[in-house]
Amino acid sequence: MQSQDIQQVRRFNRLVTQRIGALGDSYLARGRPLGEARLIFELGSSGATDLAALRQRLGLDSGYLSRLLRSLEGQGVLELRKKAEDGRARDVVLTEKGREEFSAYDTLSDTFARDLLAPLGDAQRQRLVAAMGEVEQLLRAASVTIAPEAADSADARRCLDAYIGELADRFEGGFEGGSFGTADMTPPVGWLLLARLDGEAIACGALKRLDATTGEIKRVWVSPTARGMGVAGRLMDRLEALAGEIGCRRVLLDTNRTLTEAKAMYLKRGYSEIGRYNDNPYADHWFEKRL
Amino acid sequence: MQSQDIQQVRRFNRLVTQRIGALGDSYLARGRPLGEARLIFELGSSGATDLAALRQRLGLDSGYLSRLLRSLEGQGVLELRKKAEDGRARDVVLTEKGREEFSAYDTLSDTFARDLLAPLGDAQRQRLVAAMGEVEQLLRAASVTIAPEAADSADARRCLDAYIGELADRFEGGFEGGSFGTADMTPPVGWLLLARLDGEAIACGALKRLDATTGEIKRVWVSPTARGMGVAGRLMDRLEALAGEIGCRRVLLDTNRTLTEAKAMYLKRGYSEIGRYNDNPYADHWFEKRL
DNA sequence: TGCATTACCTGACTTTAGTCAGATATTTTT
DNA sequence: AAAAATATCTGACTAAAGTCAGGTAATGCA
Repeated sequence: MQSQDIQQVRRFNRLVTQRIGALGDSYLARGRPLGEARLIFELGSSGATDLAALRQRLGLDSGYLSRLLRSLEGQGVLELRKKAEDGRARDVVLTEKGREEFSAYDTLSDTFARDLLAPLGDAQRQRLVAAMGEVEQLLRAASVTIAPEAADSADARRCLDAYIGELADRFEGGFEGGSFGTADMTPPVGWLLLARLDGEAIACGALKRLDATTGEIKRVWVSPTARGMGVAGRLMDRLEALAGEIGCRRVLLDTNRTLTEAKAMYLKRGYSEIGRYNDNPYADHWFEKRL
Repeated sequence: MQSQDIQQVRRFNRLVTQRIGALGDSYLARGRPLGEARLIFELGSSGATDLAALRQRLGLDSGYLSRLLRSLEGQGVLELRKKAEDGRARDVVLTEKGREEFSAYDTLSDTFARDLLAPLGDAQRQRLVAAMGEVEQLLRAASVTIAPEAADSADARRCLDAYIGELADRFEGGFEGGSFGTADMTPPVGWLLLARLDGEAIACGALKRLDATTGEIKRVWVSPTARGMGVAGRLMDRLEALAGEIGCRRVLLDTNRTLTEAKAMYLKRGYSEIGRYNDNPYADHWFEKRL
């Protein structure tokens, strides 16, 4: 990483917090404490929620939230209602007045964005919008975390099932594998890595030990919403690193002929095509990489 | 302006305040109230300042600032000294300890930036840094304001003198015009527009009435530090609009052969070359645009 | 010289944001 | 049915941030 990259990021951070952060806050508070404004904004964007979820999302203390809600309830902005299933818990909903407040915030956000772009000509505006899109996408990509996960966790299940669903859609003859067993993704036989974006599981990939010096990479899948962010590449990096750590000197993998992007990626990453090494009926190509 | 542009700006604002604004603040406070941290940061970046300037820059109440300074002085972070010229006013300087604190913030900023980039691969990192640079430059461009200015104000003088200095450098035979008189940039004969970025004058341009339906655009200059931001184009827009407002149906302008970028811009903006319309000894090309 | 102005300081507030230890009511578990 | 666990609320705090009305000393001006 170059020092001028760091400097660029710092300049960016400084300018952007100054121009957008600071201004945006006061702009959007509308004479109301920021805490209250944040709450209304959150409720307006997400509809009804139970308090626990709200507390979690905004990172608020339970006592503090309770008081904020009481105050906003008093202002007629929102309503609290007991949940039917659980008499202890409550749901919050914006009232009509609350929805109006929210849409005022919404309009202000629009105005703020519009004023930001207004001084620029068409060409500059387009460049700015495009660059913002790029920064946004890459900042998102940068906050993806990858970590080992138990293969039987709910998130792991969700990813693996989505993967199977996609195989069934894409393979010419469908896919009849059912659900994967967790055994060969559980140490010390195998490992499952899960990628998360803001807590949500968006990708997975597994490594299985074939023998003392050989690993096999399997079930690399990225959620359609997270594609184009380089997550697959980072997963492969981590899986290969993991293979190295457990003593592998080479990794193998197979793929179906319909998964052309996957094949291209393997070649780009230094895998070379080899002969059939397993009896996977869905595999058409087999690859190897020396570590 | 397209509605999807606005949406992109809003998504960008949201993500960036979340990822950079919020995190950055707590990251940089170092267990110190944010107000104090901001003060140290400001002093570290700008060196010694008098209180009035500091108050203005940070937007603080005089009483509040006074207390903040007292507290930091007590911690040995800064010193207040009476000004020699004015016994009422004071200057603030960081002590050695203060400078150390500042450089700790500096290191933290670096770390923060580094951590942001760390998860990305080379290609993605380069794209992100490039896009950040683009956003930064264009946000800066977007905050340039253009307004009429008295031709004899200090800022106007500075711009016009810089313009003359540049002409003297670039014209093959030098430039012997001395300083411009303010008469033909003063209404109702003429007008001077000044462009500012964060309060600093960075560009100027003048319009002079030649007759009832003819205006002349003169002295369009952009500070070298502000070039490439499209300021010249925006100045021309405003000058032409102004010409329209005062009843002009065409605008004229002349230029020297060494100012090739200017000539290219005039052609691109719809000016067409005409014969000599004045006796300016430094002019080699004459242009006209119908409004 | 004396009066208005200025630059900053002090004291006495308020609001916002947040923490924490129980209290209360309602499930869930045993 | 009693005990344990939950979900939220209440009361009693604290720190930070900010406001405002004078107060004091130095300066500028008539």
